[in-house]
Amino acid sequence: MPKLADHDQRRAQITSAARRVIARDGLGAATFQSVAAEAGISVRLVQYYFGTKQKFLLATHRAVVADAGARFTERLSALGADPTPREVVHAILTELLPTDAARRRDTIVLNSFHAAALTSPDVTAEDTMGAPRFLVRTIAEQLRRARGDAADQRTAELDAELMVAGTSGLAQTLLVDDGAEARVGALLDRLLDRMVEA
Amino acid sequence: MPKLADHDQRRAQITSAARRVIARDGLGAATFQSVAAEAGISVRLVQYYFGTKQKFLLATHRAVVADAGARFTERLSALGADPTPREVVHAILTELLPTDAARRRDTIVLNSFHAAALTSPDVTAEDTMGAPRFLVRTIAEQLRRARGDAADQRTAELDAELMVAGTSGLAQTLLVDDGAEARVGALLDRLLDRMVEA
DNA sequence: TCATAAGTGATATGTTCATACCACCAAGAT
DNA sequence: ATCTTGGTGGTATGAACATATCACTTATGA
Repeated sequence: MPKLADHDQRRAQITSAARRVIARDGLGAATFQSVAAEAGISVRLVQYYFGTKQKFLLATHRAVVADAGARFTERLSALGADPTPREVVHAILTELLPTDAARRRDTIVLNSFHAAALTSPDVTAEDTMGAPRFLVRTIAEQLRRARGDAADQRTAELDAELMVAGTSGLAQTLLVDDGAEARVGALLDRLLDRMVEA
Repeated sequence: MPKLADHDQRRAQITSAARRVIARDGLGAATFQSVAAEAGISVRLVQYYFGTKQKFLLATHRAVVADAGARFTERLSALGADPTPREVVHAILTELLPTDAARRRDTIVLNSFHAAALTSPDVTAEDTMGAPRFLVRTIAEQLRRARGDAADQRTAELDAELMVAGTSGLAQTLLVDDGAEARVGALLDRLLDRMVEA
């Protein structure tokens, strides 16, 4: 067969352009035309690689989730041997926060998809809740490790869910409130102080 | 001058239709045409009362915020005389949660606007952060009341911000995860247990 | 070498939308 | 009574969009 063109690389190039457009101008501004212009290619190419717009947007969403997942595993493996429960939880929660430009972009993009999923059956609850549920389980496990045998299973799970919810809420604040950046370190420390021990 | 037609009532009728459309089909589905159809009036009327689409959407946003504010004051005044700090904070936080159909609709609508505001300069940070900041201040005040003179001002403020962020995060979960409704009572109680006392 | 199909471009089509424009009605003022 | 203006409806216009179609190019395999 003819030609070469690495499909995966092409698709990544296009979804990256889409992510920039969505983060800058919103999900509604992500049209075939705007994304093609951002990527420096023709409209036809975007269609060629993704077909319909719905499939294209879903692929973009998956790309963001995959990147976030990769960052998580990298972050956790960088913790070194024998991390304390608090170190593990701290690593997980800070990874949820938009602390640099790339993470900020991805947070905005995921936020846009999350809002869109509420009013469209194209995205299932598993798409939006799968990752959070995994995080809650992981954190609950660390809490039980920190609290020892006296720990109540159910309570650890509730606390973990509260911590993820709180950090997600902080992420929203960081997106809007410029002054929040200075507070976020103290806020996270305080949350860990209150929550990690029994 | 001729005719009567209560403008405020008409505007409320139209923004109510817009809120239903946005909650059901998303912000992008809120067009002059869809809103006019939902309200049972002509497209021309929506234009007549609101002018451009931007002004129309801003008016819809303001209507949601005004309703939420009214619910807050009503809820707080229904607490009776001499409520405990925990009662006050509990009332504020439960009011943030989508616990019935109307609140769920408004939560989705506010969420849509919040996401849109991130990528458009039409909505200022004050529009989205004004209310949360007021809630944080109010809760911090209650925390100081609960903790007595030993309370650290700064810490109470941090804790209040964490509580609002956590509850907002829980609200997001409730919108997506059907099973969360059964947990939310225990989650809020646990959050108050952990946070209200020093 | 040349036929084939992947890859790429330009453009057409039909729809939906925001907004503008034109016409009409109804009621209060004169 | 009729003029005048707020209120209402229908429709036109031009832009943006998703999608489809036609045409061209190029590398590979026979």
